[in-house]
Amino acid sequence: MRIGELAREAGTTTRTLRYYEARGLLPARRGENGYRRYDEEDLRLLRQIRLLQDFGFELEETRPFVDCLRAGHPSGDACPASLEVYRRKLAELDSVIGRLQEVREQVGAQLARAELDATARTPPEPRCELAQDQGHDQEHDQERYRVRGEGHGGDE
Amino acid sequence: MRIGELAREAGTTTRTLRYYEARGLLPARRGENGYRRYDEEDLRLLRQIRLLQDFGFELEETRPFVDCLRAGHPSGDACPASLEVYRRKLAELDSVIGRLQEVREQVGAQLARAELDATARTPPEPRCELAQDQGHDQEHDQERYRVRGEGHGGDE
DNA sequence: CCTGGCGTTGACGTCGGGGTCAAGGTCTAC
DNA sequence: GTAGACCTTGACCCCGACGTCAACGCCAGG
Repeated sequence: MRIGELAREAGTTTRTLRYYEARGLLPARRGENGYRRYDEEDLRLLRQIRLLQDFGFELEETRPFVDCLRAGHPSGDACPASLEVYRRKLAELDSVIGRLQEVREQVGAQLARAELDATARTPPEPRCELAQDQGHDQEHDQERYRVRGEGHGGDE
Repeated sequence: MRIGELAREAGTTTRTLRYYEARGLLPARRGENGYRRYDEEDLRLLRQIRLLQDFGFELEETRPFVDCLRAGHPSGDACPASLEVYRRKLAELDSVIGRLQEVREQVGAQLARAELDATARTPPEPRCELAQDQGHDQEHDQERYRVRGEGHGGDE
């Protein structure tokens, strides 16, 4: 199997596969013409990677699972290192979800207060046309989400 | 007030203030020597920005609040545009939290299953020393969090 | 006068996960 | 023998919110 076929098979792109190879995550054998050659085993490894990526794991975090499969285990999470990653990820998820819920409450409270203030200043008359429609596309905000921890710079 | 003092006052850095100015978010008057000069009003605007940033708002999302304050309103969320941002953010938070909770459940289920498999393969004897401690630092994973939406590329 | 601590602009680096060329080699079918 | 579908490497581009230089100006104290 060559790179294009593997990419199609796994629902990803050739660029991505070369990227994984550059990271040492999914190295490929080469044919006589220099083309990358993959087999079914590689497809399994790749599927494992994509599954974890879809969960939001970083690439490096998928490495123990890939190593585990390559070591001959039937599933990528049969090794202790993989379980460790699961546990760390769970803790991280709990932490992040918790923080987001706090933020959600705070923002919700701000909104409620601000709306109250607004109706308080706008007596009975329903005549508030201060701001016009800015023409936002509503489908767009599905991009990425960040939570501010600390910056990643050197010393602070 | 000069840039260093304002930064200290608001708990941020001069680089950040110059960045905000470059984005047109917090422009500064200049003294005769070319130094930026700020007043108490700027400090208020800056505090508003930082508050929202701490909530995870993107810089552009703070603009309506800043404009609102600058328009003379007592609080940055007194304007309809700000309320809109609050509402969009709430919806976004709910969506993200929901997805993260789904992921959390899936990962939790995977972990539980994998742990079961492991104890099943390790009969009564507690002798499993396959993988050694890799020496991870545990304080480290507080960096950023991502949720995979779709890539931002052109067409798909 | 010199040092040190402020300030200035501009440019490049960071992080992750790739997208998107460009210039060429290989293979297959017609 | 040639089109066109595949493959190769290398290089630059993207996003957001800054960090981190470099190379200089301004100003106060000793």
